[in-house]
Amino acid sequence: MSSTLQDIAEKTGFSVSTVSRVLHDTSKKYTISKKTQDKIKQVAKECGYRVNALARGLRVQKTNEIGVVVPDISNPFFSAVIKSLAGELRKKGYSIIVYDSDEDIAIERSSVKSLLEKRVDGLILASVGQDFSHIQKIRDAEIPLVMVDRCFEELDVDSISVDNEKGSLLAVNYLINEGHTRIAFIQGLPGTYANETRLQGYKSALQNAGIEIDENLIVGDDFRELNGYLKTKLLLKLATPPTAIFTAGDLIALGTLEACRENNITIPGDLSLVTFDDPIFASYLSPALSAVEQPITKMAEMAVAILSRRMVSPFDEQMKVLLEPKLNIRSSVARIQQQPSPVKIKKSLKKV
Amino acid sequence: MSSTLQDIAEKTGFSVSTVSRVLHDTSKKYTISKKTQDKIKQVAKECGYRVNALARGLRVQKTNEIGVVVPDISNPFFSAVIKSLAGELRKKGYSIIVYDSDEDIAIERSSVKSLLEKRVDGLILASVGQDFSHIQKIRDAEIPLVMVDRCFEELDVDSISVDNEKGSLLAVNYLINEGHTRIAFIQGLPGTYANETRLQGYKSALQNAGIEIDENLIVGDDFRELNGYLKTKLLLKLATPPTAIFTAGDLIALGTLEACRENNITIPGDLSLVTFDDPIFASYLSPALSAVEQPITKMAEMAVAILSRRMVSPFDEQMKVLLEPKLNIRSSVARIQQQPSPVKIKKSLKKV
DNA sequence: TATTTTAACGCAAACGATTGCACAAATTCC
DNA sequence: GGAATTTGTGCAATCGTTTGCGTTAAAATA
Repeated sequence: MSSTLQDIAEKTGFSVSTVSRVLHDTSKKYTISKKTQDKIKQVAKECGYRVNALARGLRVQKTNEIGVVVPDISNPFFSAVIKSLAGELRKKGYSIIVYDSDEDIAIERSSVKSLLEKRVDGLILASVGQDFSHIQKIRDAEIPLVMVDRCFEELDVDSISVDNEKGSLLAVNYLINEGHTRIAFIQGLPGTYANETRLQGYKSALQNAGIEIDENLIVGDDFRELNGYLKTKLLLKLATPPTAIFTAGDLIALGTLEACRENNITIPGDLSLVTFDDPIFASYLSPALSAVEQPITKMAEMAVAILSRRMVSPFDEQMKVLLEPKLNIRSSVARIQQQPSPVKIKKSLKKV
Repeated sequence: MSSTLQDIAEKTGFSVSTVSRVLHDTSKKYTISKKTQDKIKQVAKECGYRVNALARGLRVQKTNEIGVVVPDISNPFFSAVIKSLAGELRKKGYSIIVYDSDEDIAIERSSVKSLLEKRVDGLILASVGQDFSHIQKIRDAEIPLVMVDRCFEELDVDSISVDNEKGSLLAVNYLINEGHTRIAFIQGLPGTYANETRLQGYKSALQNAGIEIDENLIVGDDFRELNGYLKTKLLLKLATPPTAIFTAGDLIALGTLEACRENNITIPGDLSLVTFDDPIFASYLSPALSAVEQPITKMAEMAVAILSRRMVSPFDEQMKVLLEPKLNIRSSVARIQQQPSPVKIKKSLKKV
């Protein structure tokens, strides 16, 4: 029984303009008598008047909505990001429309399309990231955009993420320092920014230490649990299995734990494990998981700040922000003896 | 550079009506020549035409949006619910607008207000739940609503949740069968449906077993981790501490684990633990956590089904659906000896 | 008293789509 | 060959707000 300004106008005998002005606090500018105001307000309350945001948005060309799309909302990392974003944006009077692309580029594309049609005032995008033709459309539509976590280096858009490469370096260097040389990497979705940069960090760490990269130890194809499970099973079947695994995401690590349990592999006794992402439950796992933590709250805050800046000055230079990762050492990796291994260790290189 | 129907009309020389019809597939009904269609479509593409959902929504009185508000999006339970909801609704052509009320009734209220203003086609609400004046407004606005997880029994609205009482019964009965009699309950936010029903189940289980209820063992005030942590610390300081703890939510259980670790309490050796909610990581915790699982996917599916039904027949009788919980027994509870305790066990009562 | 201000409000044009109805021209039917 | 259909398109109202610009009547000023 939603009533309109028109209804109130008829019931009170005033014009739609007047009603609009008292009901939305523009009455200061137009001086409307106290008596009129009271009457209109009262009738409005009686009728349960509620402004129609569609009509308003259409008229003022602003919706106060920000579109958010993430690859997997049930991933603790992204749900934490969304929570922070929502809180931060609420302070500024924005609400968020959330889409879950389910790591599917087609869904992501249609989500973005839908958001643009809805005329959101801005977009925060954690892209699946294997393609960016649709991103270009956002730019063409001239709506403010910031990419989080998953970025495109080639693209001229604002973005913010953790320094993935550095995070991987931290993790893998740690493993190396504990004596590991056969270190496997279970990656996430290939072709995505997060994955490629993490992979790069893994490779760099090995190279810096003079450890040859064994392509058989680089496996995996998405950020889900099942991937971790399957690839761990495979790794354990290798002639000379790895002594440590570094996983590209928290869900993958969970899969690895499952596989190890099934195979009666104890961590860190038989196998060491470090993961990217540090979900809330990492320290309660068995064993407590060493993990690379991302500054999620900060990431969300800055994303909103960058977006705000972009909204006021559309043509400023682009920003690409990298946040510092942090390695939280717990008890999932064991120090091992330097055993003679088939892998040549060119320690000398390091000193050169 | 967003162009409108008007723009296309001018550029092609046809009327706005015709343009609208070819661009939105109503051309079957109105038979527009192939030549005209092609021309319009081409110009539309060149101009990067994108329908304005605000204008459309205003005109057709439908937005294809469903509002969703949850108390804590970073809670694994709710993020899983949202993910399922989003997927289910996407199939039907709806997108979702998500609000996180942060367990704050004021935020919830303003979220609902905002959603109604946006003219969503339906509302799915996991209410904080201590008050429901704003819910009444939704009913007045005559927009379809279904409540999930947190319901109001007093209120005449569709709702769906797990059978909380039964879930608690399952958990506590299990503890009792393992020989526990001093069982603490760390509850969530008092006054909420989920909490009260779970508490009720806890009490019933004890009563059925003839175990006296000790109010000192019922503690806690919200569903967050910190609550579990603090209350566990307190429980452990009791003259005769409980031998088992049942927590009302997964995050609470995490807090309990933390407290136990700090106090060098081993689970299940020194203390048994069961929790409501069975997050993805429960089985990987140390120890693997016994937990009451909610059928999340089913809950989301049914919520959408109920909402759909309500959208087509607004005046059907209300439905209140309870889903079956399931107890997943893992290794966080120990069987204990029936030791002489200060609590009287009136086993005989059971047989009466 | 004539003139300027001010207070209190109304008109009407957007915003961008949808859609029932009308209508001319071209076909088909008898 | 005239009537009845069909085909292809346009008119204009409508959805609910916002807002620049008028327009009165009363009050203030000269």
